Amino acid sequence: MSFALKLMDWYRENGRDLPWRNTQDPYVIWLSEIILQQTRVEQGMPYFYRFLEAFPIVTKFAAADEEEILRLWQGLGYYSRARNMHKAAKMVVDTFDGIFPRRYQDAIRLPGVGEYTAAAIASFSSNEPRAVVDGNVYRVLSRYLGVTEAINSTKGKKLFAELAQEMLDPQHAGIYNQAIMDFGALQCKPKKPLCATCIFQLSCVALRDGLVDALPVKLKGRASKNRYFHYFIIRKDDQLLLSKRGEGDVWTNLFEFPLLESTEDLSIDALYASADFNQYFTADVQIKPVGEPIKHVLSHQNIYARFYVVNNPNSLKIKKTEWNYFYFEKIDTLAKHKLIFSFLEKNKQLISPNY
DNA sequence: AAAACGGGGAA
DNA sequence: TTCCCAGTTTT
Repeated sequence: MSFALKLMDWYRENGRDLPWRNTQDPYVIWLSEIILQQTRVEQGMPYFYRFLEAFPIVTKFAAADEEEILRLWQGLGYYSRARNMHKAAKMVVDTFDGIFPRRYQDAIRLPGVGEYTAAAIASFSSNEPRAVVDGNVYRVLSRYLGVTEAINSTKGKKLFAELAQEMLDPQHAGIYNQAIMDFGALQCKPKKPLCATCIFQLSCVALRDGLVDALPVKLKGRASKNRYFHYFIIRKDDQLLLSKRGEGDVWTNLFEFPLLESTEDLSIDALYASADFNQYFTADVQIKPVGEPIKHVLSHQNIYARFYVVNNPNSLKIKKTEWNYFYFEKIDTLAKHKLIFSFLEKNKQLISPNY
């Protein structure tokens, strides 16, 4: 029996029952697929329900404010996904007449929809024969076929895309795609794959050649950079000064406190003495550390954050357009990144008894 | 061809 | 610590 048929048999017995599998609605599939990009099923699940409830149809999504979408997305990471979803929803309304596209060639035009997601939408919604290539597929195919080409090289990506398309059962594209991803997630796992109970024991090249732990091959990325953030908590009665981050860095359009960044860790005295600090504040300003310093790890940088309470809002010398005061109740509704909302969760009371 | 882009869970 | 997750976009 062929690889595809055995795989689909395995899936009928062992596949997961996931909520987005009970629909052929391309909008609902799109919602789930964007949420699941580089995200574990368990982590994405609550967000899927949250978004489906807030925006049951694409026109509702398109009509929402970006603020509301980012707030719902808060904590999931890779926030460009949320911003692109909003653009995509508007494009569906404007360009596709409000009908969410099912065809690969249409879906891939949407911002945030790449080859994987377009293949998922097309195959799950209408069985269009497009093979998905995600992390699971790379792993399963590299092991089963014994492919040692790096999965994150340009050459490797092209090769695996071709192999995936060859292995696909074009008559059952949707089920096949679900099956190979579940097989990768549940059986052919990254660590300690379940080869002892695997249906492909006799045909898997990696198992035959003792390469299971060596595959897939992946080129190392670059080392993370260290950044040092000094956040200033500036309170005027029951309002705090918040800053909306701009483009070109992490956390685009999310709120945080006014910030000074340094390339090295700074003592509080060094901070007082720095040129940047003296551009922000008058000479008589006093700041006091509040809460614990936080090390926040991103995929490509380590951020060391310290927080300081500023004694008097009038000691702030400058005013940036991205800075605004917000009441405590309003702040709770704004989209903040993890570093900020976890700080607030812990230290609200230290900022003001009223908060 | 690389680098940027989050956050969390598992070993 | 390291790896990697139903990847895409920008440089």
